[in-house]
Amino acid sequence: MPTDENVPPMDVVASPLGGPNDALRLGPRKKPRSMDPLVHHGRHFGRTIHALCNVHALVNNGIIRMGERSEEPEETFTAQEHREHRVFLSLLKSVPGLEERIMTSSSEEEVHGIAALLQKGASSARSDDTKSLKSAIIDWLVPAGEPLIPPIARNSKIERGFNHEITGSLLCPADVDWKDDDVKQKLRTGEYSVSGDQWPIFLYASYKYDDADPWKGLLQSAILVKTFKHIFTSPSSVDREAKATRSGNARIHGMTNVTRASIAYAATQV
DNA sequence: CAGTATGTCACGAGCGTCTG
DNA sequence: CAGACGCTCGTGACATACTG
Repeated sequence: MPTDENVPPMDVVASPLGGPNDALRLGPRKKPRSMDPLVHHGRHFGRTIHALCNVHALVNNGIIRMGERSEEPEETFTAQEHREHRVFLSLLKSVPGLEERIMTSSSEEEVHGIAALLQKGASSARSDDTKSLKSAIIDWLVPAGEPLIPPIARNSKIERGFNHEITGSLLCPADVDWKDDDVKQKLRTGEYSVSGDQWPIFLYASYKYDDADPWKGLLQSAILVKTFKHIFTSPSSVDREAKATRSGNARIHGMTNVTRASIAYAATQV
């Protein structure tokens, strides 16, 4: 999947002259706006590393694993703990100066404050993306030029999901048939609840699922790619040459490649 | 309390106009 | 013609109120 080819190196974002902690320094910036750098990094963390995350718990547990539990042998950690620790390390890596600041912070409150700012960033980025995509995605439900029947209001979500013929067919798990009225009815009432290991059909290229080859076309659908571009390059880059005057998210955060979590994030937003 | 809806703001590239 | 200037527009971020 292509990302912005002209992404500049990281130092465009972090102050090139400042020390490692520069990006984390609080207090007034050029213009006194209340945008803490940690919130900024939290936004990118949520989009590319771990979206639905309790940052406070993540940081606390991470500190414990790096501190008092650092002598314990590998096997004492559960698979879940290993996974959580990988996320924690990715977080430290993606926020310049964070590791030093966390490890040297003296009080519980200070760590709590850091986590809260990161959490705020991740949450508000998710909310901003949801809001922005809510309207944009309507244009991607059917091929350009075709009418959407029945039409969907751009500012409402009540008539979407399984309630709508088109969105319902896209959300329908790949291994069941949306055209089956019984299936459709049960999905709508909730009698048939979709489990986490059932991929919706909108993730597949051309919305075609091959029973014999479940990987075929997975995560290659037009709607997923459009959503990814909407979030990471810019809304205007989705179906034309980006003519935006402001940098998109990928550039702002020095993102040069797609991550697994970022694909999952885009899919979740769809 | 977390998520959502809606409006507002700062930023910065593009572009036309003015000035010398 | 170069450079200054100011306006527009697309964008990401933020503030506030609302909702269940």
